[in-house]
Amino acid sequence: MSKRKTVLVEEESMAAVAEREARPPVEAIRAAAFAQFAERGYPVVTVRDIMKACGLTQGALYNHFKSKDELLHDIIASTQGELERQCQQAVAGAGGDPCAELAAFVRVYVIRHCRLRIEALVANREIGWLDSARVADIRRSRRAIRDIVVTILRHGVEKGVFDPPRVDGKHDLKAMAMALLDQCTHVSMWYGPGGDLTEEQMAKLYTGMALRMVGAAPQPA
Amino acid sequence: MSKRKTVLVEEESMAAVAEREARPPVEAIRAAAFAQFAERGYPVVTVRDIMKACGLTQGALYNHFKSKDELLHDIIASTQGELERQCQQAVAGAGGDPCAELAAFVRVYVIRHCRLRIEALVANREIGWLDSARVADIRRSRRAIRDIVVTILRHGVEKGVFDPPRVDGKHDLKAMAMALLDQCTHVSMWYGPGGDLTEEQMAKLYTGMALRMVGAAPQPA
DNA sequence: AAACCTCCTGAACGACCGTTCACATTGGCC
DNA sequence: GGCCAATGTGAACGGTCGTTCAGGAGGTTT
Repeated sequence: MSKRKTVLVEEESMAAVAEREARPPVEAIRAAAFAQFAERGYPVVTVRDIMKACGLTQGALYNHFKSKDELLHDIIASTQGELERQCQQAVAGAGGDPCAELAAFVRVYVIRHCRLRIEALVANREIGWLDSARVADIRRSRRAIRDIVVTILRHGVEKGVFDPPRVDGKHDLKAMAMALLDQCTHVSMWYGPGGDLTEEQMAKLYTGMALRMVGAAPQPA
Repeated sequence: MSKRKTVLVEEESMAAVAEREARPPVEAIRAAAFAQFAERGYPVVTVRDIMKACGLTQGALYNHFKSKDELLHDIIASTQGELERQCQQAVAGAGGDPCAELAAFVRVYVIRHCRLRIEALVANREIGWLDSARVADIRRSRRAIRDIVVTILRHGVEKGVFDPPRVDGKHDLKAMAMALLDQCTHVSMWYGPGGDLTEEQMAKLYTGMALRMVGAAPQPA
């Protein structure tokens, strides 16, 4: 039977077999599902597709996950959780200076979204397919990240280090935080390692833009 | 028969009937499809759903569109085309000064993405479902818009009006244009008219951020 | 050796998909 | 009146979907 399979399944059998033997099937399934969701989108990837990609049949999925939906949530939640953790850590390590905090945040956030752009793309694009119960904790984590940025901005303004644009005499730090996060997040939609800039250069560029956006004193570049 | 329908179909029949009688069915279909794609996403909205929403049955779709795919393309392409036209027009009317051009561009782009956020959301989120032949002209239009921004930035730098951040001594105007467009585009993902800012205030805020990003001389706010 | 547990198989289920088609129904035009 | 083109109907087609389940294979415990 396994002989028949190694004959019939052609181009991806090496990878599939390697994956199955290197790690427990739960992780092989996660990895295969992730790759296919990224490439083709959750609703058009079938359970059969996912399982075939890791050398199993449809039914085996349900030994490891309750449903296709839970599988997607599992993938997104783990990415999101680590993103939040990394953001907190970056800011905490910056020593309280708003400029340093903002720079550290943007740097970590951009580099992560360059390096793990596929993960970010899936998390952002496929989240809408989760049922409302499962989507709640993801949204909470996103709000938490946004609030980290808002806090940095507010401290900066209070200390007089930042001087962000006003509309009708007032700031809107929440909207600015959204704008900043939007531009950093969507790096994952177009950045490619073969392009003009390295991850490091992307981080520098985006840090520079962020500091200018908030009206920080010019940094030595 | 029509009597039976007005009795059976309950909560949306008023809207459906109003739409069917106010405009030709092609437009009613377009509108219904658009609304459902926006709310639930192209692949899970069925032809039956769309046609029921405008008081017809599945088969009637194919009197007006060749396929579900063509219907989606029709919706996205018309939005995209008008966006491109509006952007060109805004820049052309700014009189050649890079600051004014950038401000006019961002203003038009942001206000449009606040006001027609659902259209933008559909165009951005669902484009991936189009087959490759139909997606080509949409991508072309997006590149054209990006190049408008790149051109503004280049002129500004050449004239010494802009001083954007450098990485390793060099600009990357394409990456900056992407960052700027990303942040403006994704306003459509979170802006709501009930929020803290009006469209006009959003435009001011984003114009301010854009001018700072590129290192333009501070404007009187 | 027998019992047991974990994991996988692959047929089967009921539902729904996009699309087609033979057949009304309508309204203008000769 | 008869004719035609446009448009809608709803059954039907071939296919695929997520999920279930009876059964088999292999390893560990008793």
